[in-house]
Amino acid sequence: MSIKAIRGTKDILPSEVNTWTFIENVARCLFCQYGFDEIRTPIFEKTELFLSGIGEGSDIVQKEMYTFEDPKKNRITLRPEGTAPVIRAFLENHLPQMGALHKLFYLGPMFRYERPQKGRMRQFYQIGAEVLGVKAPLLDVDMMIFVHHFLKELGILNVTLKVNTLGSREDKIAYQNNLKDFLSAKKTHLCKDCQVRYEKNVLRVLDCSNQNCSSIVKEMTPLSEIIGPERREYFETVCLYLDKAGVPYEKDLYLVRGLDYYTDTVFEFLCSSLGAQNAIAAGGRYDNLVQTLGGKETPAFGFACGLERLILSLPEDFNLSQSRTGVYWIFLEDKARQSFFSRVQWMREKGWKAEMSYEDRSLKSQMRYADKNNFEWIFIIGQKELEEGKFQVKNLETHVEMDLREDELSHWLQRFENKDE
RNA sequence: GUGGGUGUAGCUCAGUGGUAGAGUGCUAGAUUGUGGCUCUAGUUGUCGCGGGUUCGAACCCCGUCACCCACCCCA
Repeated sequence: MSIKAIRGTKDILPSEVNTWTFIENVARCLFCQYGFDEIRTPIFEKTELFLSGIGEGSDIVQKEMYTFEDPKKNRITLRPEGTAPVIRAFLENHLPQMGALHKLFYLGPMFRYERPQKGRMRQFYQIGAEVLGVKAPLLDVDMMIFVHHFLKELGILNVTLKVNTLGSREDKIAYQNNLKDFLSAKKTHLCKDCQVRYEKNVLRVLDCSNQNCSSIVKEMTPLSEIIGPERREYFETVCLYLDKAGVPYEKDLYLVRGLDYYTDTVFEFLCSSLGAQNAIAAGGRYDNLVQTLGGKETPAFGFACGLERLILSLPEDFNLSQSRTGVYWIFLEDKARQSFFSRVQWMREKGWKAEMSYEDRSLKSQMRYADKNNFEWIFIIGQKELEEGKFQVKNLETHVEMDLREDELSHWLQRFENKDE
């Protein structure tokens, strides 16, 4: 096979797809409990949406976007994240006029041109949510409670929640300038990467893993301590609610997020079993983005979880138990097939899972197939049964065998109907 | 974009210059009509690709591609 899947993409095979749908179903179910509605946006958008939405200085825009021209020369980008498209859809479809509070969730593939590694793909899947129209500490906390609940539901327990506040946009800009002034004298002592960060995005120097850099940065008062009293109080209330909710967390005064639009509360759930890409879910408040994208000033809070990373973090013993269901019809000769294949369809229309042997193969191999595919029952029809006008029925779980006349079939189905739901 | 590791059967891997291997899977059989466990047999190869060295290369050398891990960044 010479044509292979594109670097950083992968097939989700039948053997793993159950895990995916399981996680998706848990998410949908919880979102419903928390009062969220689903929104689906296109997977590509005009490039400019992401330029103004994510910020031109961000790494995503600088080097990670799949951008191309369509035949009419429009600049198009495969969505690298879900927030900007959701806001675009929110504004374009006049949702602000439909009420003050909007709780939306989405689920689907995102695209970033990065070097693949553990927990990082070029096409990857996110489950995310955005709440528009509310600025309240309790909402911020409710979103973290949601993620905490979601992870717990999936059995992912070895997680750490880190929270911080970035203050208002003005606080952030003022602090960026302070930081630049502060670092300008010590610039030569910073690592090579940080010297680039100094020019491009100073805030990122804060969470540099280089020890030298972090010790330099620690001499400077953290952003969260110089922001206005109103914002500080807001953040303290967030922490208070987290305490009361019993959600364990750590304040990380140097936590900075990579997307430019965040203000005030930001958070990250880290998972210890993930490797280097250990952020399993992250998000925060972005009170200026709606306005940036042409709407009225609207407070907003959002987060996203990486589905591949959720799957990597699933407990070792995670196992979707599949119970046996349905009937596999084994026809041992063509005459049996001709007489009874329509009965298979008849069962399906009554809501049963039913399959049949399409061609003559040994009984043994057909039973293996039925067993491997988790059927609960097999019906065997061969020469003997045709002559005697009945089927042989076997339960693959209990090994019980019995005979069944065709006129008893309806009654038999009724008896076991509930088992197949 | 940078660094390290790995490419051999469908899968997991052994094999360091002399005939291409194991386990697992798959197929069939072990009372010619009864699954899982066991046993037996069969089955699959461009040894990533291209070049070079050699009487001879899966193995050594050069190049290249892919995958994995890490840096960067992010979910």
